Amino acid sequence: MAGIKDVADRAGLSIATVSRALSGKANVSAKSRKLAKAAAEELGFVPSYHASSLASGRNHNVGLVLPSVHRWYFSSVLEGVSETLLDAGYDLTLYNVGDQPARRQSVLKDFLLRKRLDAVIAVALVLTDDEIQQLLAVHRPIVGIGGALAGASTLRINDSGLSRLATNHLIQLGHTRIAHLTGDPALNQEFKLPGIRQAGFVAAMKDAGLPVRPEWQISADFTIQGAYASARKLLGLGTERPTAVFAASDEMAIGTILAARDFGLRVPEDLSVIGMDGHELGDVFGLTTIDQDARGQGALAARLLLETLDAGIPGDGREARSAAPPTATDREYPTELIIRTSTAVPPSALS
Amino acid sequence: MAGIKDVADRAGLSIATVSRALSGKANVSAKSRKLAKAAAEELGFVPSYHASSLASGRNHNVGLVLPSVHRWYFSSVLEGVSETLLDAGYDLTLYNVGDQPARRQSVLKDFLLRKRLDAVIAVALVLTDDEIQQLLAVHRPIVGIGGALAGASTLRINDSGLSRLATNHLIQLGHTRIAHLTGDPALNQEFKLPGIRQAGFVAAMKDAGLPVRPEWQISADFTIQGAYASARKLLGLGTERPTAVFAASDEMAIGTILAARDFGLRVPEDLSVIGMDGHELGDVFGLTTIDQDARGQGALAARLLLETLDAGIPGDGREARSAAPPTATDREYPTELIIRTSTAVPPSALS
DNA sequence: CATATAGATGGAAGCGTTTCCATTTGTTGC
DNA sequence: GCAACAAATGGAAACGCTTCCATCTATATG
Repeated sequence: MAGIKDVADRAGLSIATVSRALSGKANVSAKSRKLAKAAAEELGFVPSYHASSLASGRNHNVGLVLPSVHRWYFSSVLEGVSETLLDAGYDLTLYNVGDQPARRQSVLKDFLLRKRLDAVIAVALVLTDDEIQQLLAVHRPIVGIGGALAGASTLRINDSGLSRLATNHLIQLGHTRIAHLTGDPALNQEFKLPGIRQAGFVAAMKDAGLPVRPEWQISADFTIQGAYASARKLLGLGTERPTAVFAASDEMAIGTILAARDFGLRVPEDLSVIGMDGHELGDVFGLTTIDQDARGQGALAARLLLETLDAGIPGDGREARSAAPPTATDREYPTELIIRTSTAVPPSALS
Repeated sequence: MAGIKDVADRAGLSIATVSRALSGKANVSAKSRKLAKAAAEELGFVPSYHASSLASGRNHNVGLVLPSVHRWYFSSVLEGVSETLLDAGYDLTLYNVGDQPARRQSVLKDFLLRKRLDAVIAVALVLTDDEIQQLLAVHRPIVGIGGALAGASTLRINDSGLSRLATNHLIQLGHTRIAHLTGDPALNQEFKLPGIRQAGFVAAMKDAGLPVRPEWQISADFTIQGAYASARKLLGLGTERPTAVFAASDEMAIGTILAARDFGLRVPEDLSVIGMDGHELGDVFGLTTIDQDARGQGALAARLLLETLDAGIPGDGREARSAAPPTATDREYPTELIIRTSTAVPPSALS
């Protein structure tokens, strides 16, 4: 209700001085600052977000675009981003676009471009060059997590290499009959991840001279329940059974373990399972996995963005456009192979 | 880059007409509207969010305050809210306050009050009267989901009654040795939920003349892994074992089932388990539960809010303040008892 | 054909800040 | 005690829209 004018009157100062005092700018005497703060406090003054953004060109607001909020990876990233942003005094605008291309379109077009965001973090989203250019044209830094964004900064793990690592772990244990549980082909359109991980698996198998059986390459929707259903089919095949499964996510690995248990298969004695993620439930299932600290990734992405912003990019072009073009860095986030008890030598090696 | 002025020039119209044309207002000839739209399209004009909000007092932005984004219930609500808002052309600002009171304070004070939100949805958050008053003072509708918000509209399930229902389901099956897995006492401070559900359990037991054993009232943090650990302690007690467990959430029920399996207990033959939520994983575990459709709750809350907003509340007081005070309705969301295979008659009844 | 009426249009006044710039006040050195 | 300079201050111009209000243009009515 109270505007800055009221505060100025009450403090016996000008609007300009009050504005400077409250936003912590220089060139304000200690006395005036105290006066202004006191008056603002008494009146319960809270600066209007829109007015200040309009005038300063700074939003203190970062957009986060996600394909889902339910799956572990995404909610973890969200958590990391959210915490970092909140602590820095930034708002987080969430665009949960789901897997519907239509929604994704409208988000990009109608929402992101409206100059209301200082920056955008896109998770596992494959944007077209055009889309990226549009965003960059509005002078908004973008960072992509786990997705390939040509022209924008990205933060990701070495999906292909880590898939090889996981597969090799199984191979080194002596497994030869290894199945791979990957993401749904449908998901592959917008998010190329599943394909990349699968490629890593295939490469590792080839390198080891092991056969890649088509019927042992199954897919699911990245959820526990989806993987459970798929794994039942795999393990229920009348024919020969794999001795190990590499699942493209921990959730799918857990679904596999549950399916195995239901079939009376012991993990790891009868079936080894390795996942990829670092899901909190991994402990309960003794799941061997590759921890990618999704939450940390989110936090780091947010921090990088904030640094860029603090360096003085934003504005609507009023600030001296920094001569340096927005250097699009591509960082690899560190991961860790966590060996628990879901992987062991294959049964044949025992008997 | 292009402003409305540029569009007006290009279309050969006035700024005022262009504004009306683009925002779909009345009193614009079809011809002018077409002209304006074409010019806007050609110039790639996107109205400035802040300028339009500042001028109109309308934000098209709803805030959502959550204690967590990881737990099923909250991410489900988030999903529902997000989808509804996105479809309506509203932005969603997410405040994931976690369980730290400090963060919660700052969110309420520094963020919510800055006139940048048209409305606020608070999930499972217990706000003090003071806090609610502050929010209402800024003329922002609030709706609370699953929390008691005196003065604000709320949407919730009958936690106490449903706990009785769940407990009675077990009692009717013939169970007398029933344990209850509730939320951590720490959580109870900010979110009273666990206590309410526990009270329902106790009441049902009392009504049936059954003993409520303190050592069978255990707690966990609402996660699968947390409940798994707690349930192991419960089931590992050297003494007598309960024949049924009522968990205050599906995630905790699943943790209990996993613990039971690890102990060689069959569900439901040796141990019946009932949860509460409607978690997607329920199917995999054959979990009997009370489905509360969290996603639907989120969607409904958002829809209610949008209706209120469309009815013309917002503005900064420039619109005729509707004579009717913001009627604080208190709705009960419908639920459904889903009986799967995790509950059955107790073992004693069989032998 | 003149007049009343509804619809379309444009000028201009906000919306509530931030920040530029000119001015005033206070400080330091000689 | 005065010049020279830095720090503090206030006036006013943006920021980019929405919307009130007055004006103008068609259409319908007598």
